[in-house]
Amino acid sequence: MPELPEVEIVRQSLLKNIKGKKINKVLVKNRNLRFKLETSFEKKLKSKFISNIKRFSKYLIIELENKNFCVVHLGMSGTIHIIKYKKDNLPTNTSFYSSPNLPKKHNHVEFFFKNMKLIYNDPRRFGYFQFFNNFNGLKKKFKNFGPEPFNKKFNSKYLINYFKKKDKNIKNFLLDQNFVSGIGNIYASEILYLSKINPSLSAKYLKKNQCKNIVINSRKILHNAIRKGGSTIRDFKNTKGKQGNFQKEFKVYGRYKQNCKRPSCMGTINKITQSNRSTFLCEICQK
DNA sequence: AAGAGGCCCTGATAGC
DNA sequence: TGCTATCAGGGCCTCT
Repeated sequence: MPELPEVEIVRQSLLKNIKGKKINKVLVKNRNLRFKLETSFEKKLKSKFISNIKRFSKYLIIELENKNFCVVHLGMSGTIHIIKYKKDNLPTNTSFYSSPNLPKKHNHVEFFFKNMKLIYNDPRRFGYFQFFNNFNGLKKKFKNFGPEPFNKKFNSKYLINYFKKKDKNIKNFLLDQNFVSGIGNIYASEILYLSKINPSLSAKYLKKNQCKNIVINSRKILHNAIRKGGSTIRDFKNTKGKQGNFQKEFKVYGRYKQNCKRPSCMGTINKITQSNRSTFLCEICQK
């Protein structure tokens, strides 16, 4: 579900809410996430202060005191919710990603703080938590990951070099986390649409200019998504409880059989399958 | 060794 | 109404 921008938005929200707070207690209701949660997990986090919340790619990194780290991956359906307690009132509910109200089912992990609790909900359980007691462990986890699109290393030279002698379509490269980190199935389609590149094109045939466009448009799209997500999150908090999901407006993703959004184009959006995942494109614009 | 596909899991929706 | 099939935004693992 969540790609880099969505995880970044969760990070920003967590930063405001739980940075500097002490985890009084951890309650695991279901250990069977993507990777089984170790039985010592609760003990390792209990009584720890949260010093910072960072992010790499689609992963949240909760920094704890003494160089301890808790990595959270939301998988496809993971959401994080904060319940704030008010002394004289009912708890108020703040949800950080995609669901306006706290779901009743699949609340697998809870962190308790003084005046609030954090809840990890994940129906499909593709997400997971991972604890590291030093920085090296964390570094090792991400050592094979490609640069994020925002990274200077992600430039046209890098792309051209990487694509040499590789026979894989460009869409699958954008999903390949070893090549670039943080892009998922939605933004891959969006980036290629904006770049006017056909997703099925074997990457080795990309011209320098096309590589440049991919770099520029990856950054543009992810930045925009973060900006928009940020503002809807604020709206959502203000409207509490009201249906205030992310208003995601995609140019191609999910727009099968609808008109191409380019004013000059008479094309219709098509949906194809690449490595068992759907790709949306305009075959007129994306040659 | 690169690349394709299966699979982990639940829920929503479509079609009969 | 209830069944079955299909699909979903991730990524690890296996096989060729």
